[in-house]
Amino acid sequence: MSTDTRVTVTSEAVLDAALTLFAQRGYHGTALSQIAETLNIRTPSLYNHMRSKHELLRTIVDETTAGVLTDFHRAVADTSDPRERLYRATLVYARRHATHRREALVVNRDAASLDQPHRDEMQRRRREHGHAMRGLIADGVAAGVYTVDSAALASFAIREMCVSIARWFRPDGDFTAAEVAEQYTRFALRIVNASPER
Amino acid sequence: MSTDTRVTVTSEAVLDAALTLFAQRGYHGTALSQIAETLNIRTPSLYNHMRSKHELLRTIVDETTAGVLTDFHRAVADTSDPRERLYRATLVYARRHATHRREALVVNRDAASLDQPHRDEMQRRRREHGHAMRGLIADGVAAGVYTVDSAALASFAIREMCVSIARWFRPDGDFTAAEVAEQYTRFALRIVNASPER
DNA sequence: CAAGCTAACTAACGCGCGTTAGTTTCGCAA
DNA sequence: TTGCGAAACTAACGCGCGTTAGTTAGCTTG
Repeated sequence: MSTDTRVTVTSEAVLDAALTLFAQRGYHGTALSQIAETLNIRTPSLYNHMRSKHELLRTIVDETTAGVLTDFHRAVADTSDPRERLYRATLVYARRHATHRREALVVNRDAASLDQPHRDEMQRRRREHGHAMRGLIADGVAAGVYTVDSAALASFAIREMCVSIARWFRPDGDFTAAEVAEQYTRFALRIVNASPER
Repeated sequence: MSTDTRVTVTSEAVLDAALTLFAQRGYHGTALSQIAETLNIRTPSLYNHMRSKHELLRTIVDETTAGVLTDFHRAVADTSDPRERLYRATLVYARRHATHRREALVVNRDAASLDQPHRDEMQRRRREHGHAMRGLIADGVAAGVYTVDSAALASFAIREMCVSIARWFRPDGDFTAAEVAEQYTRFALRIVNASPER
Protein backbone atom coordinates (compact mmCIF):
# COMPACT_ATOMS: atom_id res chain seq x y z
CA MET A 1 0.00 0.00 0.00
CA SER A 2 1.65 3.18 -1.22
CA THR A 3 1.25 6.65 0.20
CA ASP A 4 -1.09 7.90 -2.49
CA THR A 5 -4.33 6.03 -2.91
CA ARG A 6 -4.49 3.91 -6.01
CA VAL A 7 -6.90 5.49 -8.42
CA THR A 8 -8.34 4.03 -11.57
CA VAL A 9 -8.38 6.74 -14.17
CA THR A 10 -11.25 6.48 -16.61
CA SER A 11 -11.84 8.33 -19.85
CA GLU A 12 -14.63 10.17 -18.05
CA ALA A 13 -12.14 11.40 -15.47
CA VAL A 14 -9.80 12.60 -18.21
CA LEU A 15 -12.62 14.44 -19.92
CA ASP A 16 -13.69 16.00 -16.64
CA ALA A 17 -10.20 17.22 -15.83
CA ALA A 18 -9.83 18.59 -19.33
CA LEU A 19 -13.18 20.33 -19.00
CA THR A 20 -12.12 22.10 -15.82
CA LEU A 21 -8.77 23.20 -17.19
CA PHE A 22 -10.06 24.19 -20.63
CA ALA A 23 -12.72 26.32 -18.90
CA GLN A 24 -10.10 27.96 -16.69
CA ARG A 25 -7.24 28.54 -19.11
CA GLY A 26 -8.69 27.87 -22.52
CA TYR A 27 -7.92 25.04 -24.91
CA HIS A 28 -4.66 26.47 -26.26
CA GLY A 29 -3.69 27.63 -22.78
CA THR A 30 -3.96 24.13 -21.31
CA ALA A 31 -1.17 21.57 -21.65
CA LEU A 32 -1.78 17.85 -21.52
CA SER A 33 0.80 17.77 -18.74
CA GLN A 34 -1.56 19.84 -16.61
CA ILE A 35 -4.43 17.46 -17.21
CA ALA A 36 -2.19 14.53 -16.32
CA GLU A 37 -1.00 16.29 -13.19
CA THR A 38 -4.52 16.77 -11.81
CA LEU A 39 -5.07 13.04 -12.35
CA ASN A 40 -1.74 12.08 -10.76
CA ILE A 41 -0.49 10.25 -13.82
CA ARG A 42 2.21 11.00 -16.41
CA THR A 43 1.30 12.71 -19.63
CA PRO A 44 1.65 9.74 -22.03
CA SER A 45 -0.70 7.66 -19.86
CA LEU A 46 -3.51 9.95 -20.97
CA TYR A 47 -3.36 8.20 -24.33
CA ASN A 48 -4.81 5.07 -22.74
CA HIS A 49 -8.07 7.03 -22.39
CA MET A 50 -8.18 9.37 -25.37
CA ARG A 51 -7.03 9.61 -28.95
CA SER A 52 -5.71 13.17 -28.91
CA LYS A 53 -6.07 16.55 -27.25
CA HIS A 54 -8.24 17.63 -30.14
CA GLU A 55 -10.62 14.76 -29.47
CA LEU A 56 -11.22 16.03 -25.93
CA LEU A 57 -12.35 19.38 -27.28
CA ARG A 58 -14.45 17.78 -29.96
CA THR A 59 -16.24 15.56 -27.47
CA ILE A 60 -17.00 18.47 -25.17
CA VAL A 61 -18.36 20.62 -27.97
CA ASP A 62 -20.34 17.83 -29.63
CA GLU A 63 -22.06 16.65 -26.46
CA THR A 64 -22.85 20.16 -25.33
CA THR A 65 -24.27 21.50 -28.57
CA ALA A 66 -26.29 18.33 -29.01
CA GLY A 67 -27.63 18.73 -25.49
CA VAL A 68 -28.72 22.30 -26.14
CA LEU A 69 -30.81 21.24 -29.11
CA THR A 70 -32.32 18.30 -27.25
CA ASP A 71 -33.23 20.57 -24.33
CA PHE A 72 -34.85 23.05 -26.64
CA HIS A 73 -36.97 20.65 -28.61
CA ARG A 74 -38.13 18.82 -25.50
CA ALA A 75 -38.98 22.10 -23.82
CA VAL A 76 -41.18 23.55 -26.52
CA ALA A 77 -42.64 20.28 -27.74
CA ASP A 78 -46.02 20.15 -26.04
CA THR A 79 -47.32 23.68 -26.11
CA SER A 80 -48.11 26.21 -28.80
CA ASP A 81 -48.60 29.35 -26.72
CA PRO A 82 -45.78 31.76 -27.72
CA ARG A 83 -45.27 32.98 -24.18
CA GLU A 84 -45.11 29.51 -22.73
CA ARG A 85 -42.74 28.39 -25.47
CA LEU A 86 -40.34 31.31 -24.99
CA TYR A 87 -40.58 30.85 -21.23
CA ARG A 88 -39.63 27.19 -21.44
CA ALA A 89 -36.92 27.65 -24.05
CA THR A 90 -35.29 30.39 -21.99
CA LEU A 91 -35.66 28.41 -18.77
CA VAL A 92 -33.78 25.36 -20.04
CA TYR A 93 -31.19 27.43 -21.87
CA ALA A 94 -30.47 29.62 -18.84
CA ARG A 95 -30.45 26.64 -16.49
CA ARG A 96 -28.01 24.75 -18.65
CA HIS A 97 -25.57 27.64 -18.55
CA ALA A 98 -25.76 27.69 -14.77
CA THR A 99 -25.45 23.94 -14.30
CA HIS A 100 -22.95 23.26 -17.09
CA ARG A 101 -20.73 26.29 -16.73
CA ARG A 102 -17.48 24.67 -17.80
CA GLU A 103 -18.98 23.20 -20.95
CA ALA A 104 -20.51 26.53 -21.89
CA LEU A 105 -17.26 28.41 -21.35
CA VAL A 106 -15.27 25.98 -23.46
CA VAL A 107 -17.79 25.90 -26.28
CA ASN A 108 -18.02 29.67 -26.46
CA ARG A 109 -14.32 30.26 -26.16
CA ASP A 110 -12.71 27.46 -28.13
CA ALA A 111 -15.22 25.96 -30.52
CA ALA A 112 -13.54 27.99 -33.27
CA SER A 113 -10.41 25.89 -32.71
CA LEU A 114 -12.20 22.75 -33.90
CA ASP A 115 -11.03 21.24 -37.14
CA GLN A 116 -13.39 20.51 -39.96
CA PRO A 117 -15.89 19.04 -40.43
CA HIS A 118 -16.71 19.38 -36.75
CA ARG A 119 -16.57 23.16 -36.73
CA ASP A 120 -19.16 23.33 -39.47
CA GLU A 121 -21.39 20.86 -37.68
CA MET A 122 -21.13 22.88 -34.48
CA GLN A 123 -22.01 26.09 -36.31
CA ARG A 124 -24.95 24.35 -37.92
CA ARG A 125 -26.32 23.40 -34.52
CA ARG A 126 -25.71 26.87 -33.14
CA ARG A 127 -27.56 28.39 -36.07
CA GLU A 128 -30.40 25.93 -35.67
CA HIS A 129 -30.90 26.97 -32.06
CA GLY A 130 -30.63 30.65 -32.93
CA HIS A 131 -33.07 30.31 -35.78
CA ALA A 132 -35.54 28.45 -33.58
CA MET A 133 -35.36 31.07 -30.83
CA ARG A 134 -35.86 33.84 -33.33
CA GLY A 135 -38.81 31.93 -34.71
CA LEU A 136 -40.37 31.76 -31.27
CA ILE A 137 -40.15 35.52 -30.96
CA ALA A 138 -41.44 36.12 -34.48
CA ASP A 139 -44.41 33.87 -33.70
CA GLY A 140 -45.20 35.93 -30.62
CA VAL A 141 -44.97 39.15 -32.58
CA ALA A 142 -47.27 37.70 -35.25
CA ALA A 143 -49.70 36.65 -32.54
CA GLY A 144 -49.67 40.15 -31.15
CA VAL A 145 -48.33 39.20 -27.72
CA TYR A 146 -44.79 40.52 -28.22
CA THR A 147 -43.57 43.95 -29.28
CA VAL A 148 -40.04 44.27 -30.63
CA ASP A 149 -38.49 46.24 -33.47
CA SER A 150 -36.38 43.27 -34.49
CA ALA A 151 -36.90 39.65 -33.56
CA ALA A 152 -33.27 39.00 -34.47
CA LEU A 153 -31.94 41.58 -32.04
CA ALA A 154 -34.20 40.43 -29.23
CA SER A 155 -33.17 36.84 -29.90
CA PHE A 156 -29.48 37.77 -29.71
CA ALA A 157 -30.03 39.67 -26.48
CA ILE A 158 -31.91 36.84 -24.79
CA ARG A 159 -29.60 34.07 -25.90
CA GLU A 160 -26.37 35.86 -25.08
CA MET A 161 -27.71 37.02 -21.74
CA CYS A 162 -28.30 33.37 -20.88
CA VAL A 163 -24.96 32.20 -22.25
CA SER A 164 -23.14 34.67 -20.05
CA ILE A 165 -24.60 33.15 -16.89
CA ALA A 166 -21.73 30.69 -17.17
CA ARG A 167 -19.30 33.57 -16.66
CA TRP A 168 -20.51 34.80 -13.31
CA PHE A 169 -22.70 32.10 -11.75
CA ARG A 170 -21.33 30.34 -8.67
CA PRO A 171 -23.14 27.30 -7.24
CA ASP A 172 -22.39 28.52 -3.71
CA GLY A 173 -23.59 32.05 -4.43
CA ASP A 174 -26.78 33.88 -3.48
CA PHE A 175 -28.98 32.11 -6.02
CA THR A 176 -29.53 28.53 -7.11
CA ALA A 177 -29.38 27.62 -10.77
CA ALA A 178 -33.18 27.20 -10.77
CA GLU A 179 -33.70 30.65 -9.26
CA VAL A 180 -31.40 32.30 -11.78
CA ALA A 181 -33.10 30.52 -14.65
CA GLU A 182 -36.53 31.60 -13.44
CA GLN A 183 -35.40 35.22 -13.09
CA TYR A 184 -33.91 35.16 -16.56
CA THR A 185 -37.19 33.98 -18.07
CA ARG A 186 -38.71 37.15 -16.68
CA PHE A 187 -35.98 39.23 -18.28
CA ALA A 188 -36.58 37.47 -21.57
CA LEU A 189 -40.32 38.06 -21.52
CA ARG A 190 -39.71 41.69 -20.60
CA ILE A 191 -37.26 42.11 -23.47
CA VAL A 192 -39.93 41.07 -25.95
CA ASN A 193 -42.47 43.17 -24.05
CA ALA A 194 -44.74 40.16 -23.55
CA SER A 195 -48.33 40.93 -22.61
CA PRO A 196 -48.97 39.99 -18.95
CA GLU A 197 -49.88 36.58 -17.46
CA ARG A 198 -48.27 33.66 -19.22
CA MET B 1 11.56 49.61 -56.76
CA SER B 2 10.63 46.13 -55.54
CA THR B 3 7.44 44.26 -56.31
CA ASP B 4 5.91 44.69 -52.87
CA THR B 5 5.33 48.23 -51.72
CA ARG B 6 7.67 49.38 -49.01
CA VAL B 7 5.70 49.76 -45.85
CA THR B 8 6.76 51.45 -42.66
CA VAL B 9 5.58 49.32 -39.80
CA THR B 10 4.65 51.25 -36.68
CA SER B 11 3.92 50.01 -33.20
CA GLU B 12 0.30 50.95 -33.84
CA ALA B 13 0.25 48.65 -36.85
CA VAL B 14 1.68 45.81 -34.79
CA LEU B 15 -0.93 46.34 -32.10
CA ASP B 16 -3.68 46.44 -34.68
CA ALA B 17 -2.57 43.22 -36.33
CA ALA B 18 -2.27 41.56 -32.94
CA LEU B 19 -5.74 42.77 -32.05
CA THR B 20 -7.26 41.22 -35.14
CA LEU B 21 -5.51 37.90 -34.67
CA PHE B 22 -6.04 37.68 -30.91
CA ALA B 23 -9.74 38.35 -31.49
CA GLN B 24 -9.90 35.63 -34.14
CA ARG B 25 -7.77 32.88 -32.63
CA GLY B 26 -7.21 33.93 -29.04
CA TYR B 27 -4.00 35.03 -27.37
CA HIS B 28 -2.54 31.55 -26.87
CA GLY B 29 -3.79 30.50 -30.29
CA THR B 30 -1.91 33.28 -32.06
CA ALA B 31 1.80 33.03 -32.90
CA LEU B 32 4.02 36.04 -33.34
CA SER B 33 4.89 34.62 -36.74
CA GLN B 34 1.28 35.13 -37.79
CA ILE B 35 1.34 38.75 -36.69
CA ALA B 36 4.59 39.27 -38.58
CA GLU B 37 3.14 37.61 -41.65
CA THR B 38 0.17 39.97 -41.88
CA LEU B 39 2.64 42.88 -41.68
CA ASN B 40 4.94 41.34 -44.30
CA ILE B 41 7.96 41.32 -42.00
CA ARG B 42 9.93 38.56 -40.26
CA THR B 43 9.07 37.61 -36.71
CA PRO B 44 12.13 39.11 -34.95
CA SER B 45 11.47 42.49 -36.58
CA LEU B 46 8.41 42.79 -34.40
CA TYR B 47 10.74 43.45 -31.49
CA ASN B 48 11.61 46.85 -33.00
CA HIS B 49 8.04 47.89 -32.10
CA MET B 50 7.17 45.98 -28.94
CA ARG B 51 8.77 44.53 -25.84
CA SER B 52 7.06 41.15 -25.80
CA LYS B 53 3.93 39.28 -26.82
CA HIS B 54 2.63 39.73 -23.30
CA GLU B 55 2.95 43.48 -23.61
CA LEU B 56 0.63 43.48 -26.61
CA LEU B 57 -2.09 41.78 -24.59
CA ARG B 58 -1.50 44.05 -21.63
CA THR B 59 -1.80 47.19 -23.75
CA ILE B 60 -5.04 46.01 -25.32
CA VAL B 61 -6.62 45.14 -22.00
CA ASP B 62 -5.41 48.25 -20.21
CA GLU B 63 -6.60 50.68 -22.85
CA THR B 64 -9.94 48.96 -23.24
CA THR B 65 -10.86 48.64 -19.58
CA ALA B 66 -9.76 52.22 -18.98
CA GLY B 67 -11.94 53.34 -21.88
CA VAL B 68 -14.98 51.56 -20.49
CA LEU B 69 -14.69 53.40 -17.20
CA THR B 70 -14.11 56.75 -18.90
CA ASP B 71 -17.16 56.17 -21.11
CA PHE B 72 -19.29 55.31 -18.12
CA HIS B 73 -18.36 58.26 -15.94
CA ARG B 74 -18.71 60.73 -18.78
CA ALA B 75 -22.09 59.28 -19.73
CA VAL B 76 -23.74 59.49 -16.32
CA ALA B 77 -21.99 62.65 -15.16
CA ASP B 78 -24.54 65.34 -15.83
CA THR B 79 -27.88 63.83 -14.92
CA SER B 80 -29.39 62.30 -11.83
CA ASP B 81 -32.55 60.74 -13.24
CA PRO B 82 -32.19 56.95 -12.80
CA ARG B 83 -33.75 56.19 -16.14
CA GLU B 84 -31.59 58.66 -18.02
CA ARG B 85 -28.49 57.38 -16.26
CA LEU B 86 -29.16 53.73 -17.03
CA TYR B 87 -30.09 54.69 -20.59
CA ARG B 88 -26.82 56.52 -21.12
CA ALA B 89 -24.66 53.94 -19.38
CA THR B 90 -26.17 51.15 -21.46
CA LEU B 91 -25.93 53.19 -24.65
CA VAL B 92 -22.18 53.80 -24.40
CA TYR B 93 -21.47 50.29 -23.15
CA ALA B 94 -23.46 48.66 -25.95
CA ARG B 95 -22.03 51.00 -28.55
CA ARG B 96 -18.47 50.31 -27.46
CA HIS B 97 -19.01 46.59 -27.90
CA ALA B 98 -20.27 47.16 -31.43
CA THR B 99 -17.55 49.61 -32.45
CA HIS B 100 -14.64 47.93 -30.63
CA ARG B 101 -15.48 44.31 -31.22
CA ARG B 102 -11.95 42.99 -31.36
CA GLU B 103 -10.93 44.67 -28.13
CA ALA B 104 -14.00 43.34 -26.36
CA LEU B 105 -13.42 39.81 -27.58
CA VAL B 106 -9.79 39.79 -26.48
CA VAL B 107 -10.52 41.28 -23.07
CA ASN B 108 -13.30 38.83 -22.35
CA ARG B 109 -11.44 35.84 -23.65
CA ASP B 110 -7.84 36.36 -22.62
CA ALA B 111 -7.67 38.88 -19.80
CA ALA B 112 -7.22 35.94 -17.44
CA SER B 113 -3.90 35.23 -19.16
CA LEU B 114 -2.48 38.52 -17.90
CA ASP B 115 0.32 38.32 -15.39
CA GLN B 116 0.16 40.16 -12.13
CA PRO B 117 -0.25 42.90 -11.13
CA HIS B 118 -2.10 43.72 -14.34
CA ARG B 119 -4.68 41.01 -13.89
CA ASP B 120 -5.68 42.37 -10.51
CA GLU B 121 -5.87 45.90 -11.88
CA MET B 122 -8.07 44.73 -14.72
CA GLN B 123 -10.39 42.88 -12.33
CA ARG B 124 -10.56 45.97 -10.17
CA ARG B 125 -11.77 48.04 -13.11
CA ARG B 126 -14.24 45.38 -14.13
CA ARG B 127 -15.65 45.26 -10.65
CA GLU B 128 -15.86 49.03 -10.50
CA HIS B 129 -17.97 49.12 -13.63
CA GLY B 130 -20.15 46.27 -12.42
CA HIS B 131 -20.64 47.88 -9.05
CA ALA B 132 -21.54 51.21 -10.65
CA MET B 133 -24.09 49.61 -12.97
CA ARG B 134 -25.65 47.74 -10.10
CA GLY B 135 -25.80 51.00 -8.16
CA LEU B 136 -27.66 52.64 -11.01
CA ILE B 137 -30.29 49.94 -10.87
CA ALA B 138 -30.51 49.99 -7.09
CA ASP B 139 -31.04 53.74 -7.26
CA GLY B 140 -33.91 53.29 -9.68
CA VAL B 141 -35.49 50.66 -7.48
CA ALA B 142 -35.14 52.95 -4.46
CA ALA B 143 -36.73 55.76 -6.47
CA GLY B 144 -39.63 53.49 -7.35
CA VAL B 145 -39.10 53.63 -11.11
CA TYR B 146 -37.62 50.11 -11.50
CA THR B 147 -38.98 46.77 -10.41
CA VAL B 148 -36.56 43.87 -10.10
CA ASP B 149 -36.15 41.04 -7.62
CA SER B 150 -32.38 41.46 -7.64
CA ALA B 151 -30.39 44.43 -8.84
CA ALA B 152 -27.34 42.20 -9.12
CA LEU B 153 -29.05 39.76 -11.48
CA ALA B 154 -30.50 42.53 -13.63
CA SER B 155 -27.08 44.17 -13.76
CA PHE B 156 -25.44 40.95 -14.90
CA ALA B 157 -28.10 40.43 -17.55
CA ILE B 158 -27.78 43.93 -18.96
CA ARG B 159 -24.01 44.07 -18.94
CA GLU B 160 -23.46 40.64 -20.43
CA MET B 161 -26.12 41.22 -23.04
CA CYS B 162 -24.14 44.26 -24.17
CA VAL B 163 -20.78 42.51 -23.99
CA SER B 164 -22.02 39.80 -26.30
CA ILE B 165 -22.79 42.27 -29.05
CA ALA B 166 -19.13 41.90 -29.95
CA ARG B 167 -19.78 38.25 -30.77
CA TRP B 168 -22.41 38.70 -33.43
CA PHE B 169 -22.33 42.30 -34.63
CA ARG B 170 -21.12 42.94 -38.15
CA PRO B 171 -20.53 46.50 -39.39
CA ASP B 172 -21.95 45.57 -42.77
CA GLY B 173 -25.02 43.89 -41.31
CA ASP B 174 -28.63 45.01 -41.05
CA PHE B 175 -28.03 47.49 -38.21
CA THR B 176 -25.52 50.21 -37.49
CA ALA B 177 -23.71 50.29 -34.17
CA ALA B 178 -25.83 53.27 -33.11
CA GLU B 179 -29.05 51.45 -33.95
CA VAL B 180 -28.06 48.36 -32.02
CA ALA B 181 -27.01 50.44 -29.03
CA GLU B 182 -30.32 52.29 -29.05
CA GLN B 183 -32.28 49.03 -29.22
CA TYR B 184 -30.27 47.55 -26.38
CA THR B 185 -31.08 50.50 -24.15
CA ARG B 186 -34.72 49.59 -24.62
CA PHE B 187 -34.00 46.01 -23.65
CA ALA B 188 -32.16 47.23 -20.58
CA LEU B 189 -34.99 49.48 -19.45
CA ARG B 190 -37.44 46.68 -20.04
CA ILE B 191 -35.35 44.27 -17.99
CA VAL B 192 -35.58 46.56 -14.99
CA ASN B 193 -39.26 47.18 -15.77
CA ALA B 194 -38.70 50.92 -15.97
CA SER B 195 -41.82 53.06 -15.74
CA PRO B 196 -42.62 54.62 -19.15
CA GLU B 197 -41.21 57.79 -20.72
CA ARG B 198 -37.59 58.44 -19.90
C1' DC C 1 -0.54 -20.39 -10.27
C1' DA C 2 0.03 -19.04 -14.87
C1' DA C 3 -1.72 -16.18 -18.79
C1' DG C 4 -3.25 -12.14 -20.49
C1' DC C 5 -5.02 -7.69 -20.68
C1' DT C 6 -5.15 -3.13 -19.01
C1' DA C 7 -2.99 0.88 -17.78
C1' DA C 8 0.72 2.72 -15.87
C1' DC C 9 5.67 3.94 -16.77
C1' DT C 10 10.38 5.93 -19.07
C1' DA C 11 12.60 7.67 -23.03
C1' DA C 12 12.62 10.14 -26.89
C1' DC C 13 10.98 12.36 -31.24
C1' DG C 14 10.13 16.47 -34.08
C1' DC C 15 8.22 20.76 -34.14
C1' DG C 16 7.01 25.42 -33.34
C1' DC C 17 7.15 28.74 -30.05
C1' DG C 18 9.00 33.38 -28.00
C1' DT C 19 13.11 35.56 -27.75
C1' DT C 20 18.13 37.19 -28.37
C1' DA C 21 22.40 38.27 -30.91
C1' DG C 22 24.64 39.99 -34.51
C1' DT C 23 24.45 41.82 -39.30
C1' DT C 24 22.74 44.29 -43.36
C1' DT C 25 19.94 47.57 -45.71
C1' DC C 26 18.23 52.06 -46.56
C1' DG C 27 16.30 56.69 -46.15
C1' DC C 28 17.53 61.10 -44.43
C1' DA C 29 20.26 64.86 -42.69
C1' DA C 30 24.69 67.16 -42.48
C1' DT D 1 28.65 62.18 -50.66
C1' DT D 2 29.15 60.54 -46.45
C1' DG D 3 27.58 59.15 -41.83
C1' DC D 4 24.06 57.74 -38.77
C1' DG D 5 20.19 55.71 -36.89
C1' DA D 6 16.11 53.12 -37.51
C1' DA D 7 14.38 49.01 -38.85
C1' DA D 8 14.74 45.27 -41.47
C1' DC D 9 17.23 40.79 -41.94
C1' DT D 10 19.47 35.75 -40.86
C1' DA D 11 20.85 32.48 -37.53
C1' DA D 12 20.26 30.31 -33.55
C1' DC D 13 18.93 29.44 -28.66
C1' DG D 14 16.30 26.86 -25.16
C1' DC D 15 12.04 25.25 -23.99
C1' DG D 16 7.71 23.04 -23.76
C1' DC D 17 4.45 21.08 -26.49
C1' DG D 18 1.70 16.85 -28.39
C1' DT D 19 2.65 12.45 -29.59
C1' DT D 20 4.83 7.65 -30.29
C1' DA D 21 7.48 3.52 -29.04
C1' DG D 22 8.68 0.21 -26.14
C1' DT D 23 8.54 -1.62 -21.40
C1' DT D 24 6.87 -2.76 -16.74
C1' DA D 25 3.58 -3.50 -13.14
C1' DG D 26 -0.57 -5.37 -11.43
C1' DC D 27 -5.33 -6.89 -11.38
C1' DT D 28 -8.53 -10.42 -13.31
C1' DT D 29 -9.73 -14.74 -15.00
C1' DG D 30 -9.38 -19.71 -16.09
